Amino acid sequence: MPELPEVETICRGLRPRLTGRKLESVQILERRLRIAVDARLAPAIEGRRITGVGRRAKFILLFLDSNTTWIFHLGMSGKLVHVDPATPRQKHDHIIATLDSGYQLRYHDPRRFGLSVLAASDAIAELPQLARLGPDPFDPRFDGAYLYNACRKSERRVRDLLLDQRVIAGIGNIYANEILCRAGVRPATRSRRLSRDQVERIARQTIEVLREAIRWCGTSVSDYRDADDRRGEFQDHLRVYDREGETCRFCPSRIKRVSLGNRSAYYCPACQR
DNA sequence: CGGTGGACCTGCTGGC
DNA sequence: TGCCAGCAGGTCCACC
Repeated sequence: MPELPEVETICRGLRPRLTGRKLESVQILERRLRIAVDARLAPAIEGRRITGVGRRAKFILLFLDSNTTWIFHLGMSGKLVHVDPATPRQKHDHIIATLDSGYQLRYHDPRRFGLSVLAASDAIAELPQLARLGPDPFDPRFDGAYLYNACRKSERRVRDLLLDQRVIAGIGNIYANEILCRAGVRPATRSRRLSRDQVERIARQTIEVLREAIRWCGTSVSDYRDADDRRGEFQDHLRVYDREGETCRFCPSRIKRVSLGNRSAYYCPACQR
């Protein structure tokens, strides 16, 4: 589900509601996530105060006042919402934290592909899940020259290269397809064969599309919701993703869908060459 | 090392 | 109406 713009939107919603709040109690209702939730997680953070909310790629970081950071990844179907405790509990609510504001933070994840772990705040980057991430798209290290170098070293299709979190961190299948559409490049193109000019366009559009999607509070094609359980609006601006058979917004062609590996790729056969 | 395909889960949709 | 196949926004691991 959530790619960088969705996770950023959630963080922006949580920040003013969580910063400065104390975790009165933490209940783990289901430990079987992608990585089993440590039984010692709740006692380790109960009574601690949240000093800030951050994001790295698709990871949500809740900084606590004990040199501890509480880290979430939402996988495909995760939500992290700030709700009134009277809100009926949902099936697949796996973690519930009650704050000294009286509100609750609830982690909900039907497919359980997400994770929730603790790390020492001064050693977050060493966590196995974070250690191998490449730069975020907004990191000054990410630019056309960086991406061109990565493209030349790989035999993969460019859609798959954009999904590789070690190359760029934060892009998922929706935005990989949208970026390539705007850059005028077909998703199945081998990254090695791209011209410098094409790669420059991809790098520029990466930043542009993600910025725009954040402005629209993310994409809700089905179940993505922000920290207040509201939908995003970028689905109304998608040019190719999930639009198989529909008319291109810029020419009379119909959007095509192909399977690359096990995942769908979408493109306009006329606008993308 | 690099690339690919399947596994991990639940839920929804569309075709018959 | 019911059933089943196929698909879903992510990552990881075994295998070549």
